[in-house]
Amino acid sequence: MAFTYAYPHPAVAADIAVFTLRRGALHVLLIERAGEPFKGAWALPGGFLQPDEELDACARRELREETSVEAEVLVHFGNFSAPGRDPRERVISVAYLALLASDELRLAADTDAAQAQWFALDALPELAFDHATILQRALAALGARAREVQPLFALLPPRFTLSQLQGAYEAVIGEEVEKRNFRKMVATLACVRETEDFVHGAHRPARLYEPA
Amino acid sequence: MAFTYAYPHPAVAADIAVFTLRRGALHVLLIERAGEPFKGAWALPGGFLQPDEELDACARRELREETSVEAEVLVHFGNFSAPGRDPRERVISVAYLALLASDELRLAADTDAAQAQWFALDALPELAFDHATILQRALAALGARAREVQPLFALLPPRFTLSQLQGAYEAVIGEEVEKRNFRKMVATLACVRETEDFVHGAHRPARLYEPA
DNA sequence: CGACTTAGTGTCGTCAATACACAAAGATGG
DNA sequence: CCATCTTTGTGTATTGACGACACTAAGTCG
Repeated sequence: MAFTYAYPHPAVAADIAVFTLRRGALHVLLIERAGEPFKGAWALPGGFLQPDEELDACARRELREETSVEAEVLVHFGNFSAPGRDPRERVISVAYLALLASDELRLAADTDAAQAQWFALDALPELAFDHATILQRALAALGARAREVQPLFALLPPRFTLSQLQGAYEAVIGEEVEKRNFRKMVATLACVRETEDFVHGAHRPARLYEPA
Repeated sequence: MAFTYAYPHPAVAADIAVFTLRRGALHVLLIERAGEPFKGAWALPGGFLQPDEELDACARRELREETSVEAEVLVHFGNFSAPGRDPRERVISVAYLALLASDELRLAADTDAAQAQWFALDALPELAFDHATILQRALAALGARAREVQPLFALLPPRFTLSQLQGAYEAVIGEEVEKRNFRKMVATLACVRETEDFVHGAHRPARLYEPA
């Protein structure tokens, strides 16, 4: 016998915690389950790995299929393998984290995405499976990564004001920072380039920046 | 039909990169493959997930079975899912990193471990599967984590001198640091407690410390 | 055109990180 | 036993990041 691994194989799935910024607060994208188990409950988007598909590609595909969201950055932050976490059969879940600019949320407009919805982190519904745990871990991973400012660009439009960048930073790390200090930090990191354009709102126009 | 996932399931395995310190240099533990494929080649210890077994437990068990090494710390650092990475069938590999005190290497003495051997990182043999890639990623993950001194304790005996701790630190991050500065850093972190004992070598005795 | 609101800037104190040099303790060998 | 060698062990000065703090600039709205 060429291969001695006699045990049954588990199913392998990717689950994705997609975060965006709405009105300055982090929101997570959930889908309403159409079938059993946990029918009608909310869950992280995700699904099963296909033959000859890489895990990263699976996460990207499932996210697109279930929510019509195209993720730029997709980072793996952990596996979930507790026996019984899926009542149907053994499922190993490979968990990913993604960030999305608020602008790109055309969920309601998209037919496939009727069941997808953004939830503020302080107004979460009951989650299916062990997705509450996965979400907790996703937030921890996000906070750890946020000290580097680069990932935050994914939460913002291509060009943004420093106030927007600071808002994203504060939302992710969960505390406020002093404006002058934040700008000093950004200057030190040299991760943005100033443009010649300004955005005109209700008050003094703000200069637009772009990733360096 | 209660369950609509019609695709074949992949096999799931854990692979472990165990590092230790020998003569001041990092070494990795490899096993010689007894069967096809890659028979006779060296590989990271690892093996397939069993029913109702958590991934962490699988890594710990496989490591024990194949090398008789008991790992204290076992950290997940990535998944490897390229189709074709195992010629037999689709295998998703969940990769772990472990550190081991040099004292505990009783490999030769153990019957099961006849095929296990430590290799210096600059004298590696050809590795089976994509284990060279996995090892590269393990080293990167190790370097990233080493800034915190805590994990290094696993590389050292229960009580150690500051020179030993500094040696471990240097081996892991791959560069030398200044003695006074290193000691200042350790003092700031307050992660060790001094003992009343000294180790007597060929020269001035060095005070022993233990994790705080 | 006055009031309001947001954008944008500089200083100082503190603290961590870097560079650097010499004294203390014990072992060894003549 | 004394000189030499090797490793342990310590203090200071400088630099750059981080945190607190207050005002001016520019445009909108009424």
